[in-house]
Amino acid sequence: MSATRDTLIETATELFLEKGFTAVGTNEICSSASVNKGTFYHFFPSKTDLLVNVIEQYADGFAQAFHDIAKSNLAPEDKLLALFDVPKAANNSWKSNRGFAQGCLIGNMTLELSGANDAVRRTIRKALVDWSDPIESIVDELIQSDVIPEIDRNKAAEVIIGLIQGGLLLAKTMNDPEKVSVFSAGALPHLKSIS
Amino acid sequence: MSATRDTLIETATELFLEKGFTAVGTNEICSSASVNKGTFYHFFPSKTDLLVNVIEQYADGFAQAFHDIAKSNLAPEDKLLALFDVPKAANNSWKSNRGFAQGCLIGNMTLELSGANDAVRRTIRKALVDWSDPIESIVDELIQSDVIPEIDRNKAAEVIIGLIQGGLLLAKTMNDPEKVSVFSAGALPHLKSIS
DNA sequence: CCTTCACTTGACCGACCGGTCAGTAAAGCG
DNA sequence: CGCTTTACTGACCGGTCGGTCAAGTGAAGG
Repeated sequence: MSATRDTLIETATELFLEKGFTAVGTNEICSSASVNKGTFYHFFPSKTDLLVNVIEQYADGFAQAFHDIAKSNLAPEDKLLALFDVPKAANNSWKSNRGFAQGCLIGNMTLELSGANDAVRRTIRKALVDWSDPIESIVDELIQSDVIPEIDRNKAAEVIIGLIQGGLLLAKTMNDPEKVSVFSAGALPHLKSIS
Repeated sequence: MSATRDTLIETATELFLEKGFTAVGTNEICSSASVNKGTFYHFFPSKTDLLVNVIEQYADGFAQAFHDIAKSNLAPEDKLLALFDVPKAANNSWKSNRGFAQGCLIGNMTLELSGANDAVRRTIRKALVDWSDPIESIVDELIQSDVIPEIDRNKAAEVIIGLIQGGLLLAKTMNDPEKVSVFSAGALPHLKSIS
């Protein structure tokens, strides 16, 4: 759309990941992005609307990466493992640039705002559905090739997203991006045990 | 210590669980607790200091519950399952009272503040160590009774805490306390697969 | 050359923020 | 009883919050 608009979204993404939504003010976003207050409100009707756009863009990046994995020619077991590499890589590069693990914007905003703001909650729900899509197709492959028993695809995708988010929370707590994948090895046995 | 002080901690716990730390002001805490601003600052030097006390008390409750499970006469496999019931029960009663899942204060504060505030981060780290203690003893029992292979107790406890937190995040996202235990059945196979 | 309009500027708004403080009330104690 | 300590009151502080607005600026289109 606009370079200024993109800059605002990128800058806000970084600040929200670092400090959360409420703790970052519009003044801080504007000065970090070298944009004036009025310009901010030319592009976004409110701070919350900016957040919705930030979440959408952030979630799209992950959805795309998951989709690429699902469509790759890896073995289904390796696709499952590869899912965990996406947030791990993001956290590793973030940490080498800023010195700390970022966690995941979706998880962060869920815990901070999902109880308070409807628009945000809806955006997050949609993001998780978009993530489920490629993950369910990987689960389906695992079922078709008899690696895991016949289980509900949606429920299985939910488990995998939960494992990824749990790993990300550990990573942020311990400030160690490698923790993201403490669950990668256990994911397959975990799925096998679902009835 | 003091009834007023306790009221402030209890009220703040509920508000922080619902809206997060930054989004709740001292005025809101005071009016909800029917306490004056000056009284607040008579008992706590700062809003952050109140949070530290809130986290400590909250974490102690869980640590105590985990400890009780570890010392019970349940079979080790059932102790493992029982761990997941603690946050699930808390979320269920919360939801029936207020209509939404609370998540976990430790997880929430980790994502919101651990990147920003040293005192809070230290308090959270200590809380997780206190949780690890009884969990490690359950893991040890599982190893002694040959249910799972010989693995690092601390690492295994970390996995379990991660599974619980991941489940809590799912529960808050879906607003369904039952999601807390999507990982309970998978926890044992998960531990078996750790090398 | 002139109009148009998306874009940009930065001063400004009222509300609310965390925190302070001078003073009052009551309880503990010699 | 007087004296000290602890609990409590609520008006008040400077500063920051999200958001507004009147006044430009400048390039594209006729």
